[in-house]
Amino acid sequence: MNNTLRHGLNVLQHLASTTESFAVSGLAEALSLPKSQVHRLLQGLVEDGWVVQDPDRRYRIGLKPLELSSALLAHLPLRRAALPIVRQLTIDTGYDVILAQLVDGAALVLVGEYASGRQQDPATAVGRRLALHSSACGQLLAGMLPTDEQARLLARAPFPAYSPLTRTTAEAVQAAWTTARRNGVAVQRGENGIHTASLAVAVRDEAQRVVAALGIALPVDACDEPTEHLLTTRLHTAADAITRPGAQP
Amino acid sequence: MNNTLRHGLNVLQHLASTTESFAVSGLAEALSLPKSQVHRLLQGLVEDGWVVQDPDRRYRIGLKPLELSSALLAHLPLRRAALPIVRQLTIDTGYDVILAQLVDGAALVLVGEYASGRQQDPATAVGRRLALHSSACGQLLAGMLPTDEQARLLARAPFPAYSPLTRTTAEAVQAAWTTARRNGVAVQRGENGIHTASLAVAVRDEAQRVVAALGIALPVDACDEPTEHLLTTRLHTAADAITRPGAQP
DNA sequence: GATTTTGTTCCATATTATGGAACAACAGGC
DNA sequence: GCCTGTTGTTCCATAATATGGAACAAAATC
Repeated sequence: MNNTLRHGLNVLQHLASTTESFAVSGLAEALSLPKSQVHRLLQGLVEDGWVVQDPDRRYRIGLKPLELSSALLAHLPLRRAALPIVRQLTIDTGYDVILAQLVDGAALVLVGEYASGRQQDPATAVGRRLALHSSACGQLLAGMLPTDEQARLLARAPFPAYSPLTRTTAEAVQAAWTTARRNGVAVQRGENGIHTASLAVAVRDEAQRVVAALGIALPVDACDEPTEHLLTTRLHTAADAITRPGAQP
Repeated sequence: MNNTLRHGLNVLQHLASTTESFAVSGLAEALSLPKSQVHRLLQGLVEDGWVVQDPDRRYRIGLKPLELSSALLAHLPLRRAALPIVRQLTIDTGYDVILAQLVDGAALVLVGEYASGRQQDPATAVGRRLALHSSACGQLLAGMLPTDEQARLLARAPFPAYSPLTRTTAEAVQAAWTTARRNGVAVQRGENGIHTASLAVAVRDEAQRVVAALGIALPVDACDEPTEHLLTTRLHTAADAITRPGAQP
């Protein structure tokens, strides 16, 4: 039921999933829908500004979807609470800091602050999904899940490799998750990209349930033992501050 | 044609237009659709994670739309070119800097960098729409339009007042637009909110067409004559740098 | 506990989405 | 320049499904 809406949103999602522009045929095949239908959906979406078509007739996602996210971001209580703390942590450490939440099988970035002078990393921008098997935030969030949930997620193995160090087997990934839960911190060195290490700790609500992960990214070379300890402490402090935001009840 | 998709997207847009949650009845009335239809649309949207319903049964926009915008933002060439420059300008001046583009009758914020220590202003966050009659970016972008377009936009008068100083009549708004075009810079003091002033200049492409506005916001008290001149110069320099991004052709 | 408001379900009807096929506009190869 | 495979767009009969009134259920309000 409500097929048109679902198909239309799938089209939007597909267009947004990559920075490339799409041809009608390609979309139709990807969504396994007839060309004519995809074409009609695109027509409607273009009319309302959700999709734009390039001069070469290919389709790209438009600017309309942006407006959806702004209101959403402004409202999220978790984001509002975390924003100043994440920002401060970025300033204090000089590294990129993100806050991510578990959303159907991935760690969705809700807040991202990037160290001054650095170009913003598109891979960890707000709204991006981080893999549960390779990112520190993902490993931490997955590690805090009940075991049956973990098993369900591990059934997706083998996992895609983003670097030669990426854990791809169910066993290796489960080991990382278990370590993260035991230590209260997830540490990843070069698993997402060969030059980047990252750490993540849990952010909890008043009932001590894990609601998000607070992560920090740094060059692998900078990630020695003392730095790791220092950053872990800072992350825990910051995560606690997010849970209890200032003086308000 | 393609009614369901349009209505569904309208629902999403309405949910995103404010931070409040919505009741079915309210949405139905706002969209002038029968309750049953809105309810069915919401059901489908909830199923796919586009909308979430609170424990009190009211509906809010979900996290799915976020993913749309991230890919979109990562791709925009204008944003990629402007991001480091906007950031640098924020650091140099200590004020909030934004880049906005004209999108069907409003200035859509594409880049927003906020001065350290300040809470991010939700009104100027990325994805928000700024009014053409009250914001500096809006006044500048509108001022650069052909006169027939301006006339069409002025027909919307009277304009909503965001402060006692907001221009609400067509004449007053047109005067601001004309001034912006003549001076090459739009200046606004307290028209958007009583405590904030802002300036904006045009960002042009290689063909010298206006593609966006680069704006800066500061407290009205800080906006004296010399500051205004200094910031205008800086804005122009930065806008030129966006047009010619570094060494690449 | 009565009454209004609001959320959800049901169902007959007709609107409208559907997808195959035909047509048009390209692009590349010879 | 002509041919050929590919891709974008339009058409149309058919059937599926969105539609919206009304009935029902659940809260909220008094």
